Parts: sequence; C-alpha cells; structure tokens
Amino acid sequence: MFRYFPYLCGVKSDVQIEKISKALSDASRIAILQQLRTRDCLYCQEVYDFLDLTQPSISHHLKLLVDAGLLIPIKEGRNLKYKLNEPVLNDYIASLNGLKG
Amino acid sequence: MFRYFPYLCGVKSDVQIEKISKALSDASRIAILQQLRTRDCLYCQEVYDFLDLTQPSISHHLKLLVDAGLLIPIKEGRNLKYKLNEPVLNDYIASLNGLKG
DNA sequence: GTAACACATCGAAACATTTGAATATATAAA
DNA sequence: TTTATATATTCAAATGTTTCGATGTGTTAC
Repeated sequence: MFRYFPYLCGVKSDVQIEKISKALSDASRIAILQQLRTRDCLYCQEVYDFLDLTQPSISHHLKLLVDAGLLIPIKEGRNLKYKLNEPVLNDYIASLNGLKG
Repeated sequence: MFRYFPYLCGVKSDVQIEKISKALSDASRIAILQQLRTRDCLYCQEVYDFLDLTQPSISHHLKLLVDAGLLIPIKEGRNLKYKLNEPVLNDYIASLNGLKG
C-alpha cells in the first residue's frame, strides 16, 4: 500500500515515525517500555521503583509515551496504570520496514 | 534469546534503541531515508535538492545517520554517496519487536 | 468536611539539538 | 601548482528537552 502511495507515506507516516522515534529516544522511556515486556500492565507508582527520577519527571516521560500512542493509560481510582499499545508499535515497525523499499 | 537474558537486553539493546531512535526523530533525516526507499544509493549532493537546508546542516544530519549505523558512507573521489544499512535497521526493528514481550 | 494520597501542571535551570556563517580539508581539474 | 568543487568542522544563536521544586487537581479514607 505504501508502495503505491509514496506521497502519502512521505507525509502522514513521517510525522508518526518522527513522533514515535522521539518518544523512544530516551533511556528512561525505553526502561519503562522494557518493564512492560514481561508484565501486562504497569502502575505509575511502580515506575518510581526503577527510575531514579522525581514524580514530575516520570509524569513527563509517561505523558510523552502516551502522546506518541505507545502507552494506553487506564485510570483506576486515584491510581493510573499503563498498557503497551501494540498496534501502534506494530504500525511504527511497519513504517520502518517500509523504509527498506 | 532476549527472553532468557533480559538484563543484557536491558543494557546493550537500550543504548542502540536510544541512539537509533534519536537518529530517526527528525523530519529531515527521515526524508533522507525515504529517498533511499526507491534508490539504491544517494549522493550527498542530491540531498540539497529535497532538503531546504544549508550544506553544514545536511552534513550534520548525514553524520548522525552514519553514526547511528543507519547509513553507510561510500567515498567516490570528492563525492560521497550513502547506502541504507539494512542489517542495522533490521536489528533495530528486532529490538522493537522484543518490546512486545 | 478535612486529611492523605496519586498524579498533573507550572516555571525555571541545566543541558542537548538544530541551524547557518565562516572556515578548513581533501580531491579533482586546469 | 593554482583553482575549483565537495564535504567536514568550528562557533554561536536559536530552539527544544530534561529535570525538579512548588503547587494544583482529583480521589479515597477518616
């Protein structure tokens, strides 16, 4: 599909690649995603345990991941948990595969 | 393999993901890679045609892509051409797939 | 209600990235 | 060997990102 509409690929797709790449270009945020590799969901609180950052910083990183679409936030009372948004990650991977012509 | 050595995965791999993601997190650099989607190699000179940037800026972006391992520079006399480094892109894609647990 | 907890937002400092003018280097052409 | 061309490097300005203290908002517990 990308093959036949390279102009579309070069517009919508680039924005996605850029935004998601930016979300992935930080060690703390990758660490968050790594945690979700073995767990189905991750509580905001738990992130404090493995990231040596203050609460506002962690909130900031989680926001970037959510804004990029990589994480789905789920509110549970006054807590917040996150799930990996696999379709978005898959789309990103597909876009990267599209770079291979 | 990542499954059984998550600590390794969380060290070497993260650095790669971070560096390559950073290289991919800019519209100009994605545009460069997009050009290579339909062409086997791309001359440095040609980048001036589709990027509205000065020569030093383009040189800077190409350097980041080469440093990340995504582009292979090939010197031809006083010209320079670039090829996509598919194995590196594939490794990056594999790391991302590894995030899916 | 009010106190405690979880998370978000604001504002500012520190740091990193992007950009281009000026200049340097390296190669080819004359 | 001088001259022109292609790319790299340096430096500084502009911009963007990361971080944290302080504070705000929303939710549960008492």
